[in-house]
Amino acid sequence: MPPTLKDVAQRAGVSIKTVSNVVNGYAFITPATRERVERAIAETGYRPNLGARNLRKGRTGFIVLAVPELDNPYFAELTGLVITAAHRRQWTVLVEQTQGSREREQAVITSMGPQRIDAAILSPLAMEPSDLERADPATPLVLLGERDIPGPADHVAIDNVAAARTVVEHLIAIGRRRIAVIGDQPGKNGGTGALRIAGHRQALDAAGLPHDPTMVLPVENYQRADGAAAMARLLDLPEPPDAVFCCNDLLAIGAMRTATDRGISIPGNVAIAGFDDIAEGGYSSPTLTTIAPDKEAIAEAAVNLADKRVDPIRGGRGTKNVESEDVRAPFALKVRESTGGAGR
Amino acid sequence: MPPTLKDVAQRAGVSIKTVSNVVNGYAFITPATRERVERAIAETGYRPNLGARNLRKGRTGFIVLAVPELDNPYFAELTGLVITAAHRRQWTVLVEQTQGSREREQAVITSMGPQRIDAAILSPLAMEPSDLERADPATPLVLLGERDIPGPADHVAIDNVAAARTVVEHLIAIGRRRIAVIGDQPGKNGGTGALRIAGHRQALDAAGLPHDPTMVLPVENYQRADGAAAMARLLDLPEPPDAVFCCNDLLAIGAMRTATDRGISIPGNVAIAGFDDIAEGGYSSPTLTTIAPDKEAIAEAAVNLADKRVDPIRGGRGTKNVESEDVRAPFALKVRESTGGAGR
DNA sequence: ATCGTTGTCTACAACGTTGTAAAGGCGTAC
DNA sequence: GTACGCCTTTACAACGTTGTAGACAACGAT
Repeated sequence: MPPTLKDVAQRAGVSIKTVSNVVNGYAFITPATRERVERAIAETGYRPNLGARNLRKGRTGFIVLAVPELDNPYFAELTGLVITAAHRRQWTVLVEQTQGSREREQAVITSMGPQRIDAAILSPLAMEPSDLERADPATPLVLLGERDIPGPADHVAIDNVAAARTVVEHLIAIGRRRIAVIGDQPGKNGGTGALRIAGHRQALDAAGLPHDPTMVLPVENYQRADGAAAMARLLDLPEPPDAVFCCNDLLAIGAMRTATDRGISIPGNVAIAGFDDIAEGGYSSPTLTTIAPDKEAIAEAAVNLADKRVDPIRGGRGTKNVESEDVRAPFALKVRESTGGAGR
Repeated sequence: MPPTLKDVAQRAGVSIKTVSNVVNGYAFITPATRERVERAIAETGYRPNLGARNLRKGRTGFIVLAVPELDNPYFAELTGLVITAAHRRQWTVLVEQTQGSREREQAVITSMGPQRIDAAILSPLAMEPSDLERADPATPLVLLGERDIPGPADHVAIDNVAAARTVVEHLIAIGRRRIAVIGDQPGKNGGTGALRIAGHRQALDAAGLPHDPTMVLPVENYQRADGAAAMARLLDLPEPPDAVFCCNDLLAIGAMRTATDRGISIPGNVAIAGFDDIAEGGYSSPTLTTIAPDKEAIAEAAVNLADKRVDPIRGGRGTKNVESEDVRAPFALKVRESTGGAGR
């Protein structure tokens, strides 16, 4: 049985509360007492029982981070950064995987199973705006990725439309004219995919290029296999594209694989660009041009927002002010071999 | 403020304990009472406060999973599986990243920061056997990956030596004779790397091939960049290898990249094999031959062992029986293009 | 009618912590 | 010498839950 305040108090010959005061850095304690207590703490190996502390304080010290799945390197990397950022603020992260299921996303915002948490950071995939209304208003919610979801949730995202436009402008700049896009998700409107496709469209329009619906490829998921399959369809067209913008890096990796399999040269015959800047793209053959969202900034902002919302006053748990915040994280275009850039 | 047992009790006109009994499925309750309580629960939206429950029960319901870092897809995938397995047993996983630092690994086994947890699953990298002695004996510990670490910890791993031998035998079977290995970690003896290198040696010996120390390449870490650098050194040798076994897939990806950069054909000039079966290797160019550990089995076994060790009797937290267990998970060789296998 | 027995429910204490309020010690000013 | 104030420490209650032990009714058996 681990030592408690009581054990330490006994050993130091003081009251429980005094030990508590020492532990919590209360100001008015004589050096002599403090020293005695600290020695007793060291001797017993005491460490506070966070469960009890949080019960008393009405906070749990946990935030939940819900991502579609850790298999996706983008989310894996992001999760790592969120954990690190949360640690700096003395928070512990519970990682949930929603598998992109609307049901599981809902479970997260309607108070996370039976678990009590102080805040939730959710990267929604399937969620519809209406789901948000059912969210537990007492638990601050931070949504990752833009969606036109009104309501009491904060948002952190890069400007997806602008970022997508930037990549496609780059493809145009290197002389491509038939620029396809992989990653449409019919049925899911307002999602990240839709924004990136809008960016593609904007760039084409700005350059006066025609907009060909057969160049907009829908996919079931954003996995390598989906990209590979979509690319196959593109290459089977009578007039295949000379560039492909994939809505994420995994799709691009799959697309590149299909091209390579068919002996199509990248970027010679077709240039390919992705989105997310996962580490994999820095070592693929060819290396992958991509949009690099500032993941660190995203993680930091998400945790920061959650932090700000958690009201430290007992009983007043909940969103601090009604105004919800939108944070725009920066992004950068990384030109690599797949669009004619330098090696590594 | 969320509703508590008290609120429900008041509404249902029964005692707090009766509500508790209903919630916990206590047997002797009249249908009428049960129905009344259940309605009150539904009306108030009551959900148990796990913090309080666990305080009372002396268990937290948390297990910590400590991996070097989530950037590494192997650990990301494994983490996902552990989370899923833990969920099935009503456990919540706290994910920690040790960054391969001995200090942080120690922090995990000596009771996880200030956090109380019921068990720990650790994937050690830097840890030395002596560190284990300082582990909190009350917290069951499951180590992932074999190391000759005696003591009260359970182990889950595949047979690394046999697996490595299997890959290298495969390289020999396709006619290679100068088979290098990337992934030695001088200084870290007993680690996973050492075992895989031993497997390499065994295969060479069994085939009567000479053992050339210049063909055993040390690396700082197991990242893509390390593999790339090591491969460069190999290709600079007067007599470069005709095959390279990399101790993990990331190293192999890096190695392949270097070879491709130099116009060396894979597997024509040099065959390359990895270890871990990360998804990336199924889409790289060429696709990567690798050892596929049964990650699901590993995750399941790890959670299962932790589960078994947690003594449900209050105050008796701790390892249930002194005998520590060793679980061997299965593995399989996946032959792909990088050693002359079929495409995908 | 009385006595157990069985089934159903409840009062109380405890888990380890912290907020509140107040008690005690000591020095200073009158 | 008394009153006051300050600094330091403490007792107590409370957070929401469950284990223990016992209360209370209803019932059948004696």
